[in-house]
Amino acid sequence: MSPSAPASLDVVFAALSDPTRRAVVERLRLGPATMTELATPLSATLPALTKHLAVLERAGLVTTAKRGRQRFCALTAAPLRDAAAWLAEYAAYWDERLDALTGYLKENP
Amino acid sequence: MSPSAPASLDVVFAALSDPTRRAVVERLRLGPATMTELATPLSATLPALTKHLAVLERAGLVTTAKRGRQRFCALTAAPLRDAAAWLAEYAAYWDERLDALTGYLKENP
DNA sequence: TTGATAGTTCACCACTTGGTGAAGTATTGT
DNA sequence: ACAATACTTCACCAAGTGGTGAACTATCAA
Repeated sequence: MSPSAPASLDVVFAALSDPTRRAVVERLRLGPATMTELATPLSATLPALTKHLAVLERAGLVTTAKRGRQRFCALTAAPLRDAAAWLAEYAAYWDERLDALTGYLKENP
Repeated sequence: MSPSAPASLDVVFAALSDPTRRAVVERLRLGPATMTELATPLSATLPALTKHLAVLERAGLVTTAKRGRQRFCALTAAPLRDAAAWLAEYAAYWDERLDALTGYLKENP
């Protein structure tokens, strides 16, 4: 698996479905951080965080680089743009029809 | 669980992480559909689709109503807007910094 | 060199997922 | 009444998830 390979929506959405991982992403908006810098405020253990980072990296959302004994983590651009684009289509759609079902059922008795 | 309760990002993203369920959502953009109308083009079995619909309903993405022996399914608005909003923040952020990590590591040798 | 620090890897656990086929329920058409 | 239709529910399975503690590796600092 190449580090910044285009990840599918499957793994991107799956990665974002975990609150700890979303917290990691939110933390990384402030700038790159090491594993312990990420783990401490989340009161997550390092083994657990290692797994979460693997998921985020597989999804292409996060890049990491080892510097000495520290591992720096930072956000990546592309995959989330795809996910956002996918959602944006539906957000636009829903702005128009808020209650498609009851409307449909009224029109088709 | 109330039918259109505001669902957390957890369940929304988890619901969208499955390709079959995203296909269901895409199909429902064309308008409401029954279970078999959803199942057939996806070549999914009805038991499997029943489970997927349960996930989509728990996430608040889809509403269903039973009419006789048919079950009509349609999209719902709110939860995906939250997910889209969450992602939009990051999309905007990533437009600015495409390679935060290498930038950071260069500035902090 | 010795010891602390930073992180990884391992085996293991309970739990959830997505799928199946078979059986069951309820509505509808003849 | 009977049979087909439209689903649902059930028990089950294989695979994956998130978490743990303990052991291991690698770097850095004294």
